[in-house]
Amino acid sequence: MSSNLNNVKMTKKSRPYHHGNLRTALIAAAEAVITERGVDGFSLREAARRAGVSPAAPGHHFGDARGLLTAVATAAFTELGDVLAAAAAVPGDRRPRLEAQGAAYVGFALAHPAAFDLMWRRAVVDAADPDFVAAGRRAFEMLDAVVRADQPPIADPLDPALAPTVAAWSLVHGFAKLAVEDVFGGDPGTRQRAAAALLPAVLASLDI
Amino acid sequence: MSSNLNNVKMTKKSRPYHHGNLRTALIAAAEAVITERGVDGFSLREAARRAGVSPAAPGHHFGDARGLLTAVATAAFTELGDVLAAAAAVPGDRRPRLEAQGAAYVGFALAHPAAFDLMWRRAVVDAADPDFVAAGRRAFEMLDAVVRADQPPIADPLDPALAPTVAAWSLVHGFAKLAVEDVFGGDPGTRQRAAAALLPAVLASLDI
DNA sequence: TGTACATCAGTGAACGCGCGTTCACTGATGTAC
DNA sequence: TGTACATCAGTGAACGCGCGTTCACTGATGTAC
Repeated sequence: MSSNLNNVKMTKKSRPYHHGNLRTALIAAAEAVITERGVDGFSLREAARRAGVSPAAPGHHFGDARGLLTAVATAAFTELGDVLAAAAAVPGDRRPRLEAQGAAYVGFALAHPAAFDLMWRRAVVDAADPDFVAAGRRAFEMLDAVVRADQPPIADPLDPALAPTVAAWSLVHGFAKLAVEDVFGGDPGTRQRAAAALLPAVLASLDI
Repeated sequence: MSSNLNNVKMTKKSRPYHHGNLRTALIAAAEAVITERGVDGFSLREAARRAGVSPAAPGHHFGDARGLLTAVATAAFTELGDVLAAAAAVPGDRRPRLEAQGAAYVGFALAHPAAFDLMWRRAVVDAADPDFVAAGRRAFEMLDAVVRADQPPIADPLDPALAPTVAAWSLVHGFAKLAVEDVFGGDPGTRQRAAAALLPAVLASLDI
């Protein structure tokens, strides 16, 4: 008992001067802020508050607010790359993999609407950040490897040979954006189910 | 000469107490602000400044900042509806019309990137505003009339019978978003030309 | 093993900023009679 | 045609706000010897 009380006191007063994991904790806090308040509702101070740290602390890890949001967006691209990679490994040949990736892309957007929004907000994120660029490129390459059946990669995204990949990407991206932006209406739960139900028919119209 | 000077003085001092066209002028000023600074850089005060009016004046016409931005977005949807209607009247039958609409959709986005961004920013616009809803619905119906060859309209956007329209919309919307967000890289001029060059191949992969 | 010291990761108070909106007001317009 | 008055469209000063960032600082860590 008294040791319990001691523990409580310990944890209360023993908050160490050094956080130990602040970088990770701030990214998680920032994700929570944009999830609750949207990307427009984000503030560095609020993220610091949630991480239990002074408003100047994030500066040591991320430079400024843009740096923190860029790290969040990079993490999101990394996770998107992961789910696309998992979908690419689905049993069957090219077409079922393609459809699994489409479902994964839209599923990611619906599961993490705020992060999905942030990923494309060039005004708010440092789109030249090398980690950000690398994570984005990797996600694209996951898609491209399935669409173009492991032909050698092409650097210029506007190369005509990439048209099938761009078409697939545009289709799932547009569908995801419209679903996330609530254009199809309904509350989030039903929207998600309705989008999932409609997606196969939409993907079926893609002739690549 | 002296009458010229008089005129200058007149125009300087004769700014009438009542603007006469403030509503229209504020919408134009707001468009200019988001075009220069992006949607995130918008401020009501700046729009008022550009319209040459006190910061409280917009309130009389639009209620608040959201009201003004909603009016801008509504005007943009109306113009998008117009260009889609014009594309629907192109000579030939269904397929060339569909492709003309795709080009019109992407062309609109590239010509008015800030407005195109704003149209989908639910956090910033009053998506329940009746005029906004009506303008958006009309644009959708323009597309749907071509895709579904003038079959009777369907109210629920997630009705399976609408899958072809949703697919076409998703494809051009996704392509436009990616192009506007600069994902394809390059400076605005070359991007626009490159996107225009790639679009036909992308549209060709749509089997509806 | 101990000590000195550089470096790192944090504090918290303070700054200046531009913003949206409110407020009491005033000048112009248009309508009733 | 003239007058009174309600209504409308604007002014501009003031408010309070939360923000990002800076600043001088301090406590903890780790490394050299």
